[in-house]
Amino acid sequence: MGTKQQISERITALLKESKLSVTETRVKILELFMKSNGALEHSDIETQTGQSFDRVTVYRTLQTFLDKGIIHKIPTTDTSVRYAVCKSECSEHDHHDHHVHFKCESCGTTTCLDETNIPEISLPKGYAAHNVEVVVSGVCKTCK
Amino acid sequence: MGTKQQISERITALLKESKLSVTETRVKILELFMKSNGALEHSDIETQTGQSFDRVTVYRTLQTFLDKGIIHKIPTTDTSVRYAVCKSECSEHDHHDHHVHFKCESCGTTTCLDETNIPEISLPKGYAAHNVEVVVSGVCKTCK
DNA sequence: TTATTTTTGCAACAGAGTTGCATTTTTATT
DNA sequence: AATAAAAATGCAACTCTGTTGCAAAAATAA
Ligand SMILES: [Mn+2]
Ligand SMILES: [Mn+2]
Ligand SMILES: [Zn+2]
Ligand SMILES: [Zn+2]
Repeated sequence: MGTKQQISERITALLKESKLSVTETRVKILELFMKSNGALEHSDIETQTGQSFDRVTVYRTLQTFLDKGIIHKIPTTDTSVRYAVCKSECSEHDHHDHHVHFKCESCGTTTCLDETNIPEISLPKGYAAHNVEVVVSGVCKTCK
Repeated sequence: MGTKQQISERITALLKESKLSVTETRVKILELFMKSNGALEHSDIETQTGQSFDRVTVYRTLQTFLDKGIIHKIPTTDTSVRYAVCKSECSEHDHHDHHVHFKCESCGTTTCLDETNIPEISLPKGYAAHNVEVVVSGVCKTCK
C-alpha cells in the first residue's frame, strides 16, 4: 500500500526507469491500476478518471505501458481487453507473467493470482511452447 | 474425415439434434469448421465463403452455435474472437472443453489439442474454480 | 529561460458488432 | 403436394471500439 505521497513517488520512479516522460495522464492511470485490486479495461479507465482524458490518449498510454513491460494483457473470450500491472519479472518486449488469472463469475473482477504457479503442460510431439496462459473462472474469495 | 456426402449428413443430423432449422448458411459454416484444422474467426468465415452471406447472418449463426454448444470460443489477448467446433462433452449452456489450445506464433493458427489434458490447479484458499482455460503459444508441429 | 522533444487533444475515419423490420426460407400441418 | 405457421435472412441504420494525421500543449534537455 503506502501513503499517497509514497505511491506518487513510486510511480514517478517507475516512469523514469522506463524512460517515459512523467505526465499527468500516465501518473493518474498508473494510480488507478495500483489502487484497483483487479484488472482494468479501457472503459474502466475512462469512467474512473471522470472523462478527464481523451480516449485516444488512454489508448496510447496503455500501449506505451505494454511496450515498456509495465502492464500486461489478460486473455478473454469476448472482445474486451483487460490489463493489469506487472509485478517484477517483466521488462521491455519480454513479458513473463507466470501466474494464473482468475475471473469471478459473480463480481466480474479479474485478478492476478501471483502466488499461483502455472503447471507444466506436456504438449504433443512437435509442439514447442513459448508462453502459457491460464485463466480460471469461478467464484472469488470475497464473493464466496 | 469422410466423403462430402457423409459430412453433409453429419451436419444435418447435428443441426436437427440441436433443434435448429437446416439452412444453407448453417450448413456451409459448419462445413468450413469441419474442413478447417484450426479455429476460425468471423472474418475467416466471411472471406472463405466468398462473401455470399450477410455479416449479420454470420454473427447470428455463430451465436446460435455457441448457445447450442456446437462451437466454443477460445480466449485471446487481442480483440479477436476465435471459434472451434466442440467435440462431444459440450451441450447447451454447459461447455466443458477440458483441453488445451495452442496458438502458433509462426503460422497464426489456433488449434484444439484435444488429447492434451488440463492439469489440476491449486488455487488460494477461498477460490472455487468452475472452468480452466489454457492457451499455449509457441511453434506448432507443421511450422517446426 | 529557451530550444528540442514528446505527449496530448481534436477531427476524421475504419472496423466490429447490434437491432428493428420486411422479405424469404424452412418446417409443420393438412 | 399445397398451405399455414414459424424461423432465418438481408438490409439499413446505428453504436461502440480502436486508429491515424496533425496542430497545440506540455515535458525534458540545454
Ligand atoms: Mn497478471
Ligand atoms: Mn477447443
Ligand atoms: Zn467475486
Ligand atoms: Zn504453425
